[in-house]
Amino acid sequence: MNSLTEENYLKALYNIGIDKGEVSVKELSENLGTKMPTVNSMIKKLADKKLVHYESYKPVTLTEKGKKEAGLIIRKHRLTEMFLVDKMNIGWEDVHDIAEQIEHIKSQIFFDKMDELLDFPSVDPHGSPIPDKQGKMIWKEYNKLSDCKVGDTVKLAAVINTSSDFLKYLNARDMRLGMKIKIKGIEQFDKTMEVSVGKRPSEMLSNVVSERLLVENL
Amino acid sequence: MNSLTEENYLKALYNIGIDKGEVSVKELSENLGTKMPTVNSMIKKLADKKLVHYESYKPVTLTEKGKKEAGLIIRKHRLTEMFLVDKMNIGWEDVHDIAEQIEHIKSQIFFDKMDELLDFPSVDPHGSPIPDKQGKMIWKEYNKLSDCKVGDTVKLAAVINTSSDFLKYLNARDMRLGMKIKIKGIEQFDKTMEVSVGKRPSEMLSNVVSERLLVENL
DNA sequence: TATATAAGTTAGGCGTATCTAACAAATTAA
DNA sequence: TTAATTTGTTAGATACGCCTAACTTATATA
Repeated sequence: MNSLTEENYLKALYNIGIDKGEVSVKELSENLGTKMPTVNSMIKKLADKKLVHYESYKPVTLTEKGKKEAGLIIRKHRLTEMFLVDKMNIGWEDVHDIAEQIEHIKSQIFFDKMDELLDFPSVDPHGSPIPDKQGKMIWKEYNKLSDCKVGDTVKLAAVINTSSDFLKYLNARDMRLGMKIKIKGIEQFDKTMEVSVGKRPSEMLSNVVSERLLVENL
Repeated sequence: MNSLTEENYLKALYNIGIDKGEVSVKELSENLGTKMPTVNSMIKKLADKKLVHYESYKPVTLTEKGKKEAGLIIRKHRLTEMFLVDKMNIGWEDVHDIAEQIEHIKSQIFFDKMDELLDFPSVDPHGSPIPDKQGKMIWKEYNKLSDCKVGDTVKLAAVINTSSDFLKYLNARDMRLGMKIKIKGIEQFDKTMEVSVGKRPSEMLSNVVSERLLVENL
């Protein structure tokens, strides 16, 4: 069994390494808010447990075993987020911190019940995929809204960078997953987009925002 | 803020000392499964934090502050148990271990939502009172079934010693809180009771069982 | 390519929560 | 009331997860 700390390292390794596959000690250190020497020694411990591949002065990669365990923790995290939003009416901007704690609960039955009550969801409230019971996670083919062209009509599928502040920004503008977005114009200079969201006529989205929104083509 | 370990000590002190008011190092040690020297040093720490009254070689008592904090942890525990049973359909024999973990979650909103969704319950699934938001807990005037006389008709109000095995025993006999129990006879030798539960005609309950059942007079 | 900078590592220390072994006080029994 | 037993305490060690300071390797730059 892994400690709470080990679980957090695995999760961070999975999340940070999602694209490149490898993670530097520096990145991990910054992501966890833990100093490099601490991270260094923890990585050795994870390597002893065959959860990561590690060689001195090289970036770390998760082993298959590590990937699976990380995936299962993320599964519990996202299942929990979905439960908190759907079954407990907690705002999507508040669920991350709670799920961060509940994901470490040791109880098969608890998470199985959540899964069942939610009717086996495949995504969390922010549109991120929920890994399956084998810890396998598959991202659908989404595009950033910022990469879309004028005239495109898309559906808001997920949000990147699920900081509470960003989600509150979206709440204030009544923007939710599943909404249709029409791109009416793009200002070349700063990439501000003029869009029509749902049935509303027109509003402006800065590039900072449009880069954080993942959309699905319609 | 108290650590998870400190919270467990407070909770144990509250639960063990419920009648006598004071708790010996030995009792605490056995209850927590932690050796006496460890308990001894932890008590000193709690005393420094003004959570317990402590003098060498004397039993420990909770301060008002300690009582309140313990009460609030027990509140979270019991609210959680109720939520797990009522809203997640988890059996009452399984909820204790899960609640034991969830009670340490740091999130006001999470427990407030539970409370609200449960419509502000006053007892947990085992009939134990849920402390209020000030950590105050009041036990109703229940009697042990074993103290009742032949001819009494009572209602099953709570179970003492909520071990999973005992609860499974009750499940197997379809005995639930709220059921009416008529005492039809008591065998003097071993205090075995002949009772009628609900609409069922007659069954036997050993003293071991009847001592663990709290009832309310009708 | 030599050197300055960034990233990674080692050594040694700290606080928490735990333990065992040894000793002291309090309680019980002879 | 003395001795035996039980309970409580002190001392010293361990594992974990964290830190700073100092050093090493790798990378970037002049």
